[in-house]
Order: sequence, then structure tokens, then C-alpha cells
Amino acid sequence: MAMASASTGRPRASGSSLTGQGTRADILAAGAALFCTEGYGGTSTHALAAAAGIRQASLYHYFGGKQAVLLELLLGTVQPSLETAAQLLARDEHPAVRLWALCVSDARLLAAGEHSIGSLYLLPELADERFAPFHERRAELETAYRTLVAACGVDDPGAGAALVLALVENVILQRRRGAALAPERIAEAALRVLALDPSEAAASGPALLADLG
Amino acid sequence: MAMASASTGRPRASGSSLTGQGTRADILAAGAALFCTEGYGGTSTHALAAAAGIRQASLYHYFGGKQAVLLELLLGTVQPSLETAAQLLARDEHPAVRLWALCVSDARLLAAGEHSIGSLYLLPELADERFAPFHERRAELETAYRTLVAACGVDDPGAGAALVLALVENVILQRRRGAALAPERIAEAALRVLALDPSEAAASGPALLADLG
DNA sequence: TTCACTTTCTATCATTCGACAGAAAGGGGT
DNA sequence: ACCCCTTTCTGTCGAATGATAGAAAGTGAA
Repeated sequence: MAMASASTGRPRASGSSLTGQGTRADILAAGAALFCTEGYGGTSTHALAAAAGIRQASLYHYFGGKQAVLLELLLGTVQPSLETAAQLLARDEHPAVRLWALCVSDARLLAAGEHSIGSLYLLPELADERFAPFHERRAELETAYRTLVAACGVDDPGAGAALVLALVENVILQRRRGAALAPERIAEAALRVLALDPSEAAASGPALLADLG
Repeated sequence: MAMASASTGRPRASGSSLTGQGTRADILAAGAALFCTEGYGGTSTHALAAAAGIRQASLYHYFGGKQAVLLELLLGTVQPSLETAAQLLARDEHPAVRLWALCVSDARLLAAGEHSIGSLYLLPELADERFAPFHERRAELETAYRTLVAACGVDDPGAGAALVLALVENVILQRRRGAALAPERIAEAALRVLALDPSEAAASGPALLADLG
């Protein structure tokens, strides 16, 4: 089967693959950078390939097209959030503490990476039905938030979850404009917006977070 | 000089100008709709012209290009917010009440219109320096928020304003996903996130809002 | 009517787009 | 050595892109 050793075939034209993870990863990295800065429609397959260090036609060996690159980026971005959410839902700490941890975790994910990959969430082109798989996962994440908010005893969990997500998601725009608030700060604000006392969650939250791995 | 009566010259090919405001307004309306749904790079001058009911080349008679259309849309969108903010800063009601009113006003503006025009704020292409005039106005608005937050006695007005704006701006994404929270609800949450009591602001806020016109 | 002006059109330009076909270049297994 | 497979390339396609030039079609005032 010749398991992908990622360095077979004709050698790469430029020795740019510094991460050494293979061409496919290079394309994804290039897509993350370009889609975030130039937009989706503003990024041509040519530019995408050039940024990845390959020719335009070679792109089609790895992906069906631009939209396949974006979809994979999107799915890869929600997945860590979903996994953390699932872990936290199965726990039995106080709901407010778990919600705090989820907020911190997601805010960190959105703040991480060279180019804020969460920026992809904001692309208008995401309305296209080809990205429906992403929206499904995203809806699952929102459900997780709603479940935790409901467990906190908030009267309107739907609205509460929307407010909490608003604070967390805004990290994306904050990063775009310069510097973002500290994740812990956002998590505290999230509890405050639900009319909950953030002090105890902020105290025992870090331990829970460290326990997740 | 023949002041623009907006109906001179050769008659429009299609009688689509239902608003009757002239071709320029048609182009802006088409731009708002297309940029929000297809993105900036995803909208061609051809599509823009077609949606406005004119030919592609005629676009260049009214605007220097796509970017001029977007810039005018952006500036036209912040302006109402800035005017309301200026009015509220000159008032002498309690700061929390004025902040409440500003949040409600902006949330309403973002929720209004057929296509959420605030969606334009999220376009990645806005990083281009050609849109610098917009970012300046936008920074002024943030300063207004910060001033009001500071007047409320919050210890870190910069972070506070960022959190409040996060809640207000998220109306854009909420609309995109379906239905947005009520503006009053967001304003209350904004005060709560600052550890302020929203009850009195929610009580006397509507009167202030009605007084602005 | 004639003139100046505005608006909109058709036609065209070089460039770039996404996508495909097919060849070249290497590695690994036998 | 040979063959198979993967990777990457060059070359090319029709269609679409942004932009310009110049003509046609209308208005209102002199």
C-alpha cells in the first residue's frame, strides 16, 4: 500500500516545506493564511498553490477544489472544540465551572495559530450548502453550550448560550483588530452575562482545565 | 448645472428601479445584497451591475470600482451609529442608562435592513488600506463606548468596551444564522457583563431612546 | 433647432480564472 | 532489473474578470 511517507515522488520544486508535514498540510496552511486575509472569493487556486509551493494544477491531486480546502479547514477547527465539549458534558463538576472551562478552551483555540483560523467562520461564502457539514458540527457545539447553560439554572438557555457564544466568538474580531482579551477574562464575563457569580468558577476552573489534557 | 434629477439621460433598460432613488442607489443596494451573500471577492462587477439593472461598463460612470462601492456602503453604515453616540455623550443622564441606549440603538441598526449590512464588517478584505477611512470612524465609535463605560466607574474601560461591543456586534452573526436576540436583551446583558445592575437602565432607557429621535 | 451635458450602451482589450489531459520524475517492492 | 504507484509538472481549454474607448440616446436651456 506504500503508506504515505509524505516524501515520495518527484521532489518538491522549492524546499519550502519547513514544517515537513507534506504537501497536503502545506496547502491547508496556505489556505488558512489566504482565506483569512484575502477572503475566499479573493483567493485563486493559483495563489493558493503558489503559497503552498506547488503548481496550480497539482492542487487538484489533493483536493477537489478550493471549496474542499476550506471545508477541511473548517471541520478541523470545530473538532477540537467539540471534543472538549463532550469531555466537559460527561463530567460532574458544577455546571458553571464546566462552562467556564469550555469558554476558556474555545477562546484559546480561537486565539491560537498564526492567522486566526476562526476568521473563516465569518466568511459570507459559508452560506453555500456545500459547507453544510460544517454548520452541523457547529450546531452541535451550540447545543453543548446550551446544555451547560441550562444546567446552571438559567431561565432562557437558548438566549444565554447565544450571549456566551457572542463573547467567545468575538475573540476572532478582537484578534483581527490587534490584541484579544485574555480567555479567562472572557469566561468570567460569560458567567456574569448569565447573572452568575464567576468567582468560584474562576477559582476551581483552572484545575478542571488542566485535568482535561 | 442641471442638478441631478436622477432621471435624465437614456431611460433605464429595465424598469427595475422600484425604489425610484436613481441608479446610484440601485448599485449600492445591489452591492449590499451581493457583498453580504457572495462576499467581496466573490462578487464580480458584472454581477453587481446585473443586480443593479445596468450593464457592467456603466458601473464605472458612478464608482471608481468595486472597492468604492463597498467603502461608501461601510461609511454609510457607521455614520448613524456615530451620530447617536455623539448625541448620547452630550447628555447628562446616568452613564449606564446612556450606554444601555447606545447598545439598543446599535443592535437595532445591525438588525435592520433586508440584508444585514453589518455583515460587511466581517469581510476579510477590509484589512486593505483602501478601507482605512472606515476603520477610523469605527475606532471613533469604540472610543465613544469606552468613554461611557469609563463613566460607569468600570475599572478597565478598554476591556469593558470590548466586551460590550462583542455582544452588540454579534447581532450580525445571530441574524446570519436565523433570528437575533432582542436589542433590549443585548443591552441588559452588556450592563451585566460590566457587573452593573441593568434594572434601572432598562426602566429609564426607553424614554431616553425615544427622546433622541 | 441647436447645443452642451448626462447617462447608458455595445464592443473590445489583455489578463486571469478554474479545470483537465497527459507526460515526466521519482520511490519501493519483487 | 523491472514494474507499479504516487507525485508533480507543462500545456492547454473555454469562460470570466476588471477596465477602457467610443458611440448612441435621452434631457434641458439658449
